[in-house]
Amino acid sequence: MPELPEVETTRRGILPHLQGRRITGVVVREPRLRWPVPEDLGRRLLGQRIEAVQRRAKYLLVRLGAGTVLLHLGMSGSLRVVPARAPSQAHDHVDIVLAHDRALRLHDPRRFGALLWCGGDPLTHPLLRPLGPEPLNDSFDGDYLYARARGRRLAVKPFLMDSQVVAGVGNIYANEALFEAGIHPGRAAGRIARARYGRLARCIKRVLEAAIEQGGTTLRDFVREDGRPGYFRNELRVYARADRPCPRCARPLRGLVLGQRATVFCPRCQR
DNA sequence: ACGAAGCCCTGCAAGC
DNA sequence: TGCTTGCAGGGCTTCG
Repeated sequence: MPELPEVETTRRGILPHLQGRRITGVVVREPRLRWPVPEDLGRRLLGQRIEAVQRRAKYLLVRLGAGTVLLHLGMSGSLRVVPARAPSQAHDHVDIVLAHDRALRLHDPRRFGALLWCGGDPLTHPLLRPLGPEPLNDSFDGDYLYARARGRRLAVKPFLMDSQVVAGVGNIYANEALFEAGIHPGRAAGRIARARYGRLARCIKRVLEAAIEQGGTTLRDFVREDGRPGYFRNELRVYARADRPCPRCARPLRGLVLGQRATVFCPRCQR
């Protein structure tokens, strides 16, 4: 399930294949994604040159002269760069064909992903405007989290996963960062001291950066632009490890559901 | 404003 | 073995 590190890994992987290339074709095999793929996508993209590929939260922004393609991978989506006429597999929903006979191919079995067109400033798009700061930016720190948590009774884990609080932290990395910071995922967000938020912010940054370095986490669907998986799965300390020994104290990790998401933590190390 | 629940969808695992 | 059922999961949307 692509979170920020997987999307950033994808961005870095596809960038050299896309930058400066002209779009020569668009193939939509299945328009029914999270929202329908725009019917006039081909007309808008044809002949456009790709100026940049950026990321905001878990969205990829493919910048063209006339506007921006917004891409979201949902939870099972992946992007690959393939030969332009490579036969399509099941769930290969959209191809953006490029001038050098390659295609950017969106594959998404569960179709929770999205491909949208934005003619204006994408950062003011309704999906992007409400997003909180990027966790890897300097503006994101413990003081910011502490300030946002004032008066909140919500558990800290769903608080972290709220994209309006901080953008791009999903279930895997929220579990990992809270373990690293020694904070119980069920603790009310407003009942955590400023200094502990400082530590948590640093742990979030460290976990995300380490995951990007490993090419992200592959649990089932995620692959990079060339089909390779990410290797951060080997580094996961608590996620999907309920009942197995805590890597720090060796007592069994405990699983529970918090905000309708699988949560794993160590009752001894996380308070 | 806040928090909780619903919904979209498919693959997989468990149960019969 | 083959079918049915249940569930996970990001995040927008709706409800209370």
